[in-house]
Amino acid sequence: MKRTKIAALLSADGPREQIIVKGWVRTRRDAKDFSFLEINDGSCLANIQAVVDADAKGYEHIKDMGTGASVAVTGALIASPGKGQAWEVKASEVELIGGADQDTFPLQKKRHSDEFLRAIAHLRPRTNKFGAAFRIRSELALSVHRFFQDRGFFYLQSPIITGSDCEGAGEMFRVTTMHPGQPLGPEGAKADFFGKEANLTVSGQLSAEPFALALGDVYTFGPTFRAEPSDTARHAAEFWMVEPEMAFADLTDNMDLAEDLLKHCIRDVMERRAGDLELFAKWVDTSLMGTLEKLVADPFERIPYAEAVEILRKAPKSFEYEAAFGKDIQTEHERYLAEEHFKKPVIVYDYPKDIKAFYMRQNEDGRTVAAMDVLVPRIGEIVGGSAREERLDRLEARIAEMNLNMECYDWYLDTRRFGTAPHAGFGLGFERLVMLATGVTNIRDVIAFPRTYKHLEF
RNA sequence: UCCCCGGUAGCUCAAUCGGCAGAGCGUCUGACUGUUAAUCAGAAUGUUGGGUGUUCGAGUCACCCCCGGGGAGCCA
Repeated sequence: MKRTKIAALLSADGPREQIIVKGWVRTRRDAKDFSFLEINDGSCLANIQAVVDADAKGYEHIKDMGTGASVAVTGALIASPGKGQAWEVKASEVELIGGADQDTFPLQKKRHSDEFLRAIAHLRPRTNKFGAAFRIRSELALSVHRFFQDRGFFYLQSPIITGSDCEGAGEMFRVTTMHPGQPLGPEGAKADFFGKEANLTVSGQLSAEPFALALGDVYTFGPTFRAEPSDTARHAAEFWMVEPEMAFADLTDNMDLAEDLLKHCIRDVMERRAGDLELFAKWVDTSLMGTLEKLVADPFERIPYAEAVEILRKAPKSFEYEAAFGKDIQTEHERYLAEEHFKKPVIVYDYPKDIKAFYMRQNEDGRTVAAMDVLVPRIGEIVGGSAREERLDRLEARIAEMNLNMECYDWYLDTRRFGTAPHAGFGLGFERLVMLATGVTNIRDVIAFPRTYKHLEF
């Protein structure tokens, strides 16, 4: 007989004579002649309670079915005579599949600190919180795909290994088959696997642009790598990014898309993983549901960078860094705008060209580019994007002005030489979306096995 | 890389002025109960992160190192 998942059993509309449940024991309560087993199989947050009488087959092993042990319970699904649950399993047989020594099994039937659980990342998905977090993460990933599929976007798999050192979005990880001691540098690179320097991608954008200018609307969704020595709760060396790119689109289309995407994903999680979300609303961030409901219901604020700077300069609050036109908006500024001033997501657009990338479309004022960042409460920047400079002469001029190597971009410039078209896109940090949806404040707690500066465990 | 905080039992933490290392939870044993993080009684559990120094005496003070957390910078 096949096992039935607990999520299905708990939503049953009637009793069933014969079922089998397989999962991990969360806790056991013994009476004189019978025991209660709380079993979780990961299919949902809730456990199912099994009642095992002393005459059930296999009861002699009940003492070994402690917290963490894996078991199979065969029996009938019945309406529970006890309070606290609608359904329970009246066991006719229990089987110990894998024991868990109670003296050494690290998870206890009580709350643990996030710090402790990070040290046992291979076991933490067995906790309520991390089980819920990773079910929500899965739901969000599917939600991203549904969103784009519904809008006629094509899913592009952009390369992970790049030979271009021109992506310009941050420090890169070197990819090599050279052994320690073999020469690196330009000479060594010729003898390396690709015959040139290779790196892990920091962005799929340069791949996505040519495909947008062919398939119309595309998006990438995959791993991204940054070798920045960032040591914060919001950065990882390996993370996932969603990067849509639209042909015949401008900055307003781009802002609309970003706002719609965020709202769609949050709405999906609220509808489809309500049970898991409740855990976070109750234990992690009591204001979570209010934040999410507001995010879904209200239009995001949209303000030009210059206006944002004015708001910051007039703010009844002193910042460590002074806000001024031409300077980057600092983390403290982002948080002030999203958390205190507007109290909702804010899209800041039209940034000074000197603090933004070469490919962003130059505005007619001569000093700003059509860039936009979406700032959300608690997390700060979650989306960064722009209209792309589609005019060949303007783009070349900008590359020259910024002292970049024109040769690097030759193939990229071809897209502007032949049938160029206005286009726009952005990058959404996927982990930050998971953090937004759950209220989790550390990126390491929404990644299965996080890779961060000076940390590569598991 | 910089600033701040921390490291004591399996986990979360306490330990007064430098003076016998503790509690709760968990675990184990027993009792009891259609129980709900069950309850009651009892038991076991320590290189106080590592090192050096000061002192009659260091968990506590000084210095160095290691590890963890928070914040900043960089960014998604």
